[in-house]
Amino acid sequence: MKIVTWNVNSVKARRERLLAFLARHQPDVVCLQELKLEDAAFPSLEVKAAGYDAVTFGQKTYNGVAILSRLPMSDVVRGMGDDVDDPQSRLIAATIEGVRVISAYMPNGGEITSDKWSYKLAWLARMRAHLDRNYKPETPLALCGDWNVTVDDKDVAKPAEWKDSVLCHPDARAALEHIRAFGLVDTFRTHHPDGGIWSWWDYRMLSFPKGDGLRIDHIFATPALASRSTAAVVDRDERKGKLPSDHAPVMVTFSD
DNA sequence: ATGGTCGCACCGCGA
Repeated sequence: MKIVTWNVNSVKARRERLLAFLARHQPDVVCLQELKLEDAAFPSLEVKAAGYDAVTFGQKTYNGVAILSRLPMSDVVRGMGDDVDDPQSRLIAATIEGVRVISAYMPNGGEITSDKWSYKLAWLARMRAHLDRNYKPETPLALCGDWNVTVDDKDVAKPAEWKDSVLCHPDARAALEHIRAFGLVDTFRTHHPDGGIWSWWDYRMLSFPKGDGLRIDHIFATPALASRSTAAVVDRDERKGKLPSDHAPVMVTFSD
């Protein structure tokens, strides 16, 4: 099973690229983030013609997540399912061939001094509570998405320049570690222990040609699933050419 | 070359 996570930064803007990506890689499961459209506007027919069912949790203008799958999906759940009244569509889950797949768009956090920063930390804490409430570490589970957090400085091309950012802040990394401590493995890092591979480059400041990248898109899995991972890659071609997303797809392959 | 981006929606916000 080949699982992809990709922040497409608008499905409408990335429609052609998304369809070409599916045709080129033929992944089994694709977790999408930042759809930036409502469910009714999702191009389900075109995605179906490419061979994929889609479940979506959209929102007008901002956020929005989806899971595409060539294999049947069941037990679809949208949102965190806690007692927080949160209008932001950031989480969707489905079961595919016995694997619980979650597509998550973790909050960016704006500036350290902003309300968005406290929302980010609270959201990450809610994510851990959501795992505790709904799953066991023994469950084959993949938590995929744009985490908006680097694991450590091996995920940062220029650590000194990003040291105080919301993507690298110690509190954000601690929140990520707390989620990981549920019992998750960073499946990409398993295959690239030295780091140095990025998934996101800011549109601004010529970040991509300068190589100023970070790895903030992750596929974390419970050991029952992580032990089956055989390869992990980033498709940097998706950050090139016409109308690229600022994120490149992260792909991890699991044996049957 | 000493700056420099997108997407959405229509003004400035979010990233």
